[in-house]
Amino acid sequence: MTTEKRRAPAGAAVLRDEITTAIRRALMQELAAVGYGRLSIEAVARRAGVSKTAIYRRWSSKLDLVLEIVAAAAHGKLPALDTGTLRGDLALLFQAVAHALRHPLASQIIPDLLAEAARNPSIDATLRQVLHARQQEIGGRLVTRAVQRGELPADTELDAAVDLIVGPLYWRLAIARLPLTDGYLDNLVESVAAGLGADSVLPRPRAAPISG
Amino acid sequence: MTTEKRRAPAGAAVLRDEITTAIRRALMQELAAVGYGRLSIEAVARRAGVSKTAIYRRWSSKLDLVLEIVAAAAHGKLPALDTGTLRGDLALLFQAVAHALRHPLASQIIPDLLAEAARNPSIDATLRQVLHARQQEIGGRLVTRAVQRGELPADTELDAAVDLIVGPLYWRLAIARLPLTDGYLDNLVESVAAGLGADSVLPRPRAAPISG
DNA sequence: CAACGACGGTACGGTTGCGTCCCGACGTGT
DNA sequence: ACACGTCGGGACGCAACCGTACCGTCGTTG
Repeated sequence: MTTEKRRAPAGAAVLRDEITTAIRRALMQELAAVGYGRLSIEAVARRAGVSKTAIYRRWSSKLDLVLEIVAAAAHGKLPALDTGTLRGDLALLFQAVAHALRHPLASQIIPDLLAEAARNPSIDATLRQVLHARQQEIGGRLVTRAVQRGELPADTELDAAVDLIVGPLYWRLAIARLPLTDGYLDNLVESVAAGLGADSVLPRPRAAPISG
Repeated sequence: MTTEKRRAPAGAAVLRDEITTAIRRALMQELAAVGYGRLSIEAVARRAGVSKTAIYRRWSSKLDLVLEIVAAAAHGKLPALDTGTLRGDLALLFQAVAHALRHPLASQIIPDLLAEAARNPSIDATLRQVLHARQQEIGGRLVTRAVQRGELPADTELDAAVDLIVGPLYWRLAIARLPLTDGYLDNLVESVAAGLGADSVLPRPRAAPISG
């Protein structure tokens, strides 16, 4: 038995949270600034004002670092989404997505990592857990409830529905990077609801031409 | 006048097209394999089986190389899109997009460059010219004709329409990277048509705006 | 209060890529 | 046939980064 009982690390010999936090923040900024491809540990350390060793003590590799931090950052923050109507749920979801993608860091990091996922299985797996799975879950609940209420046809395919719900807004905010004009989200709610096959008996408020 | 009349380069002293082509192909493959961030001229040269000098003689920098080649690759190939109905145009467009994004190279390069565009103004400008502008043009024609036929409301906003048309399919193929199941594109045509406000049978008279 | 033990920082060799320079090879035009 | 002039290739100096080893420092615990 080489490992006798040892004193637990204490005092100066314990990881300082402030350093860990600084590394996390620096990583996000570097990731946004240069992307995963060009990301270097040295640059993260420089930006965080710490040494490389401080990073290597906490994470074994660049991939490890990114995976852990990204997964942590993507946790929490799932809206309740139970407004009682399909359109209400969509509106809430779109606002949450729009709010999240407004953060410059998020809007640069997410597309970058999604592109990287196409060639890095670890990143792909992590993103599928924290992003796609969550979308499927949220979208699933949203669609299921709408079906139960009779707002959507019973044979709605979840996959296709998620594409229709997430695609347009993601495209606009993260890819095309165009601004959200007034009423855009409201129109989108209507368009997506109609696209999903929502009952057109319900009133469809169309964006009225702004008359001053 | 230092530049007197000189013999034009001839014989061995002229750029060989085969080399240029090999570089182009190697660039695409490298771009797909490692992304723009990690792209190195050396790797391109290695893969193409040429020397670095061969590349530097043709392009002044890595950015130059990527911009020129990507712009060239994105030219051509715009479908006629004049089937006479909104749904027909959509179906044709979707098939073209799906076909293009099926190429493994394209489906890796395009998201990568789009992410890179968020931090590189030159790439951003180029992509806007060759991708977004073209989408606006195609989408514009498609929507305009549908409006003229009475299939879409006259106040359709082009921007939002393009998001709705391009977003879902791009999301599925390039981001989520899920397969196209049987009938997916057909369903998508219906969904998008409905989302744009197309009536299922007859051109819809404009709904009265409901204040809200 | 003194020993402990991981802390953060610096220094190091190795690797990779950049951009340039020089070289012999080569095909055309005079 | 020869001169021309760029070709492709290899080598070079320079810079950045990786991952590790070693160093003195520091707060807690017995």
